[in-house]
Amino acid sequence: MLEPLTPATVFKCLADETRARMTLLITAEGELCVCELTTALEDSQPKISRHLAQLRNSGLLEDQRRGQWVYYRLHPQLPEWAQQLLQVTLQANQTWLAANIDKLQRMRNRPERQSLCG
Amino acid sequence: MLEPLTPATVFKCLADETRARMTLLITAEGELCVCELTTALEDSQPKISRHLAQLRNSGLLEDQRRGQWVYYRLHPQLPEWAQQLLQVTLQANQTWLAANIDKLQRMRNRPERQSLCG
DNA sequence: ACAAGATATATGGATTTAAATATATTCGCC
DNA sequence: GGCGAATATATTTAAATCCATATATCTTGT
Repeated sequence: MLEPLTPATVFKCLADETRARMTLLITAEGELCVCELTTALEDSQPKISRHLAQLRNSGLLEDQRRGQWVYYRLHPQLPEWAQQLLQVTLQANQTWLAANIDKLQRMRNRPERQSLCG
Repeated sequence: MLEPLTPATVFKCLADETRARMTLLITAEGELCVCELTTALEDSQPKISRHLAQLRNSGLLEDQRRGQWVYYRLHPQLPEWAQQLLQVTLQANQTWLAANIDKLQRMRNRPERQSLCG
């Protein structure tokens, strides 16, 4: 999908609970791989993957493969207002996300990563 | 609809182009009546009315009848983060809304109103 | 004050269109 | 071959739209 990032487009991306949670988790954590999101949301891998594809195709997220894992982060060219929008929403809805953050932190065999400096 | 105003709920409300434009126009103007929105969006009255009902039932908008007209504004108890979200989106997307604002300003027989002080 | 007509808004019901989900399968890297 | 991730296809579910009609207010005439 190559359409421009209008307000309606961005809101459509976030209008699904799975996508909203995923995007806010990524906003909070910097980047997450598919298996981490699958664990945090307790959802099937195909379902998570499908929604990620939609966010990627809309230009909200960017993916990067590192070995066997594919990591997703906010797209570096995401317009400033969209970033602010996510930040504001994230800050004000910590409790809504609490359970997902918790699952993430308790996850076992979570792929390591060497800090996000670079 | 009495469900709480979670991120996904709010985004769902704004995920339709008609609703996104209406809500941002109202954010910009303070309040607007149905016929003004119908003119600004060049859409059928039933369609506008239906979408307004959805925004009202979700708790984003509040309505107020004054004579023959029904005015809509942001719900006074709309959470702070949702208000910020609308402001940020509005400020950064003026051109996206320009045509609608223009239609509104050129509207003839537009109902008068005596400033919003009270 | 009452009935009739005009304008503004809301809703009902049928239809179309789009989005979400599940299961199975495929692809890519170690 | 084994694990992580993506996609295909069929199916279900939900949302948007249209047209007709209903309600509410205001106006005018009697």
